[in-house]
Order: sequence, then structure tokens, then C-alpha cells
Amino acid sequence: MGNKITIEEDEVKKWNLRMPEEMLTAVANRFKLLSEPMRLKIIRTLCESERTVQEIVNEISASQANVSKHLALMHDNGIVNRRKEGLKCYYSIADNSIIFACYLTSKSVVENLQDRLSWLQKVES
Amino acid sequence: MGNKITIEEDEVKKWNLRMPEEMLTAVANRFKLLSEPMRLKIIRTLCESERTVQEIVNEISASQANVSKHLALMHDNGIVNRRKEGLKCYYSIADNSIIFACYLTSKSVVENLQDRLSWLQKVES
DNA sequence: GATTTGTATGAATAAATAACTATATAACCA
DNA sequence: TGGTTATATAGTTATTTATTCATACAAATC
Repeated sequence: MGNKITIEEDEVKKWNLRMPEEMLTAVANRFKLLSEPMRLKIIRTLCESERTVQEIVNEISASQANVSKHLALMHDNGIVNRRKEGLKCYYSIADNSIIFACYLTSKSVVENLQDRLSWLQKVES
Repeated sequence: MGNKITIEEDEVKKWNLRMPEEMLTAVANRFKLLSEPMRLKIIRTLCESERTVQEIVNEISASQANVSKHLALMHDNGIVNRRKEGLKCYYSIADNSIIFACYLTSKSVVENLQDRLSWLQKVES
């Protein structure tokens, strides 16, 4: 409850500069997982609570096969948990850094759009 | 200097859940930019300070055309700045949220690897 | 055992894109 | 004007991958 995360900019830059070659690929792969709207949709539903495959299918109106494949991919990469209970299979977020990254990124995207908008308005006036 | 960023988990989840459809695509696109090792390499060099295209080419040993295209793509998407000075063209990070995201993600990837490793060691013993 | 339900998977297709080669542009200098 | 340097851009190829359809698997119920 009330979990907090604090980041210091200086530490961040150092960390990034030290990042070795192989790490770059691993990080890129992680980002690739987050680079599909459909997967983000799935992640968004999982943000609320764990869901079965069918529940997700209903919520985001996608095919069962597709949702299942995306979930399998995310599970293989360790960003979602799988829990079987009878016929049903419950998935949940395994790695909170994902939702932090989504948060940061969406905020930045919004700011970016706002900047472009205000620039446009200046130009027009 | 000493810039700090603090995130609260509850706020994050709410934000993600409210994220509208179109935003998901924009966020996915942003992640896609970060999903190529070559672009992360470029970003890593830019973390230190602004660089010309040629400087980057030398540092990461990639073709000029390729580096130029990646930079153009990132510039079009507003995550790097471009500054022309005579023949040379200086690029720099335009959006710090990117390096925050890289930091968070790389840390999480490392932890993930460590977990798998310790799990392996348990299994073997 | 047969059927139903929930999930996973294989094959096929279409779309996106990273990288390369060659060439173009654009700024500087002689 | 001609030449040189730094960067950008077309066109092409090869690879990756999201999606769909059909089917397989696996657990529950009859």
C-alpha cells in the first residue's frame, strides 16, 4: 500500500552509460513487449486485478487466440504471472516496473502533445 | 542538478486505467522507438552529451546512413533535439523520461535475470 | 467414455521495418 | 565555379511479427 519509487537523475545517467552491450538487447526486448497497443490494452486490464484469458477477450474485444499468444509471450518474458485454477487461467502483472514505465511514458507523450499544440497556437496567432 | 522524480504506485495504476484508446497507440509508438538496440546505443551516447552524427557513427561503429535514419526517426517523434552548426548536426536527448524509462527497465531486467539465476541454482542443488 | 469449456498452438498471410547501397542535398572552402 | 565534407534520403532486401483460422490439448461435467 502506498508504494513509492524515487529516482535521481544523476544516478540514472550514470547507470545508462555503464549499461553493457548485451544488456541493451535485453532492455530493447523489454520495450518491444510494450510496443504493441494490443499488449498495452491487456496490461491495462491486468492493472486492475488478475484476469482470465476469456475475461480479457471480452473486455478488449480481441480474438482468443491472439490474446492467448500475447499473454504467452509476456509470460515467457516474465512480465506477467500465470495461475491455473481448473479450466481457467489467471494472469496478473509480475513486474511493476512495467506500469511505472507506462506511466512515465504516457505522461511524457501527453506533455509532448501539449507542447506541440501550444506551439501551433502561437504560430497561428 | 540533483533532479529527482517520485512516483506513487496508486497514482500510477489509476493513470494507466484511465488511459484512453488513442493514447495507448501513442505510448506503444514511444516504446517502439526504444525497442531497437541500435537506437538505445545512440541514446546511450547522447546521455553523456550532445553528439554529431559522425561522432555517434564512430562511437558505436554503425553505418552513417543507418545512424542518420534512426536519428531522423527519433527527432520526428520528439525524443531528440537537432541543432545545426555549419556542416555538422548536433543531436541531444529532448525528453528525460526516456532515460528514466531505460533506467527502470534495465534495473527490472537485471532483477529478473537474477531471480531466474537463483531459481536455477536452487533447482540444481 | 463422450461432451463441453477454457486455453494453447501450428500454419499461413500481410504488414512493418532495420540495414545496405547508391545517390542527393547542403554548407563550407579554395 | 569546383571540390570537399557532413548529413539525409531513395530504393531494395530480408527479417520479424501481429493477426486469423483451424485444430489440439486439458480439465471439468455428464
